Amino acid sequence: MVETDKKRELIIEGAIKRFIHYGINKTTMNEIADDLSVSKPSLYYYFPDKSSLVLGVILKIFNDYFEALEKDKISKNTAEECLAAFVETRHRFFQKYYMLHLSGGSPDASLNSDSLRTSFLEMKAKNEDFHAQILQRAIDNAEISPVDPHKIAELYLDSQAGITSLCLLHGNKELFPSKKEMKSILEKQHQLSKIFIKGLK
Amino acid sequence: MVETDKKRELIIEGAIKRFIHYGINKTTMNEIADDLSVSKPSLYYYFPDKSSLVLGVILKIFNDYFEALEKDKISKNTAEECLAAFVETRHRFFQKYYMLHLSGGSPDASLNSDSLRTSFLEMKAKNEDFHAQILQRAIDNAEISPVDPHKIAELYLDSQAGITSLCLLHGNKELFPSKKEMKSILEKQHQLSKIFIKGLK
DNA sequence: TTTTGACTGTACAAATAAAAAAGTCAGAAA
DNA sequence: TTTCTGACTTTTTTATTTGTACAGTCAAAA
Repeated sequence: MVETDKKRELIIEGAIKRFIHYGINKTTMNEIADDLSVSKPSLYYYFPDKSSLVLGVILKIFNDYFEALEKDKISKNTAEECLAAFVETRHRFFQKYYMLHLSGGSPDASLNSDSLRTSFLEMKAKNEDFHAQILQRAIDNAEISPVDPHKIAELYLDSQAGITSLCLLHGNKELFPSKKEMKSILEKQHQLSKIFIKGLK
Repeated sequence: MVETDKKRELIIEGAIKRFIHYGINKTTMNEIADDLSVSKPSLYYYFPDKSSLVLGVILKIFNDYFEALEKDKISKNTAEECLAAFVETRHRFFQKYYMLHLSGGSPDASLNSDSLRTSFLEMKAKNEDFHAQILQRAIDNAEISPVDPHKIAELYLDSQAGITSLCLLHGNKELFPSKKEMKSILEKQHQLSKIFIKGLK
């Protein structure tokens, strides 16, 4: 059984490599199988369908993401520093996994299985929790005035995500956002973050 | 010649009525003509093509919008009050002209004439100017700390627009956003506005 | 228990046909 | 001379078909 889990991990890692370059929808199960030098039915032995594999991929990525946030949380003291570190971490993951379209609703447009959407909402909630924790800590330390941490975390993340989606919308609709756009997004997010946390004091 | 301008206005108003209900792309020149009980070639006598008519419509709407902002600007003293009034005004126009998709890039998806895009950028710049003026006034009154008003106005408007586009993205992709979503957008924009301006103090 | 070659049905994309709408023009009405 | 129209052509959009690539299955082998 532990062998099976190893194999599953291997398949997930193989899938991620393809997904990063070509996106989820343009990667076929055959390609993933070929990369790993196994047959397609082998994949289906470990994952009942493509959605399950995608779900495995997404769960792994978000796991890594939340681990990174946890490290940021431990290493930073003030909310301002911490949120800045979060912005960097989010940006790193956003850049790396851009092709999967993990921000903004469903992954890679069409892939609309129900369990996927549910997991996405869970991830979003967990992300809000993380940010709310930072706000709560800041309230306890009297770094900011008391507010409803969850509500404000949601507002904060919405405005941050909004900047991303706006920049992408505006940018010349290439497959991949340019270095310049990426830099602009990061800068604006930092700027907004600073003003936002100051506004909570 | 003044008669001609009157007629042009009449056509624009007729077009707006259709556009509001059915959107720009799903409104035909024939329908607009029939509404006004004239023939299609009459329309083309006053506007060389559909894009020109759409441009006329957009120019009129933004004219009204900027007039409303001007009134807000005069009637409010603090930047906080003024920006709150701007949020309300923007929301009113957004709601009324939602079907034209005037926020977020090009109007009604496809309509991509060059002059339209140019006008849009001009409107966006003028909107930023308006907001920058408010910030400048607030700086002069020592209501907020000195910053680059244009840069901050851009950031402010991006985050505000981002909230809108995010809410619409999330919401059940109906043709029209629900009352609930609309209310949520307005609330978040007010909340963010308040925090933002406080963060600039 | 794990893996495979060979298969099927479906869903998406390319191609084509049909419909609708934009845009034009010669000439009539004011 | 300016404003308007019915009848027309051209372009764009939408609907329908066809072809193909891919997800998913199965009997059998390792």
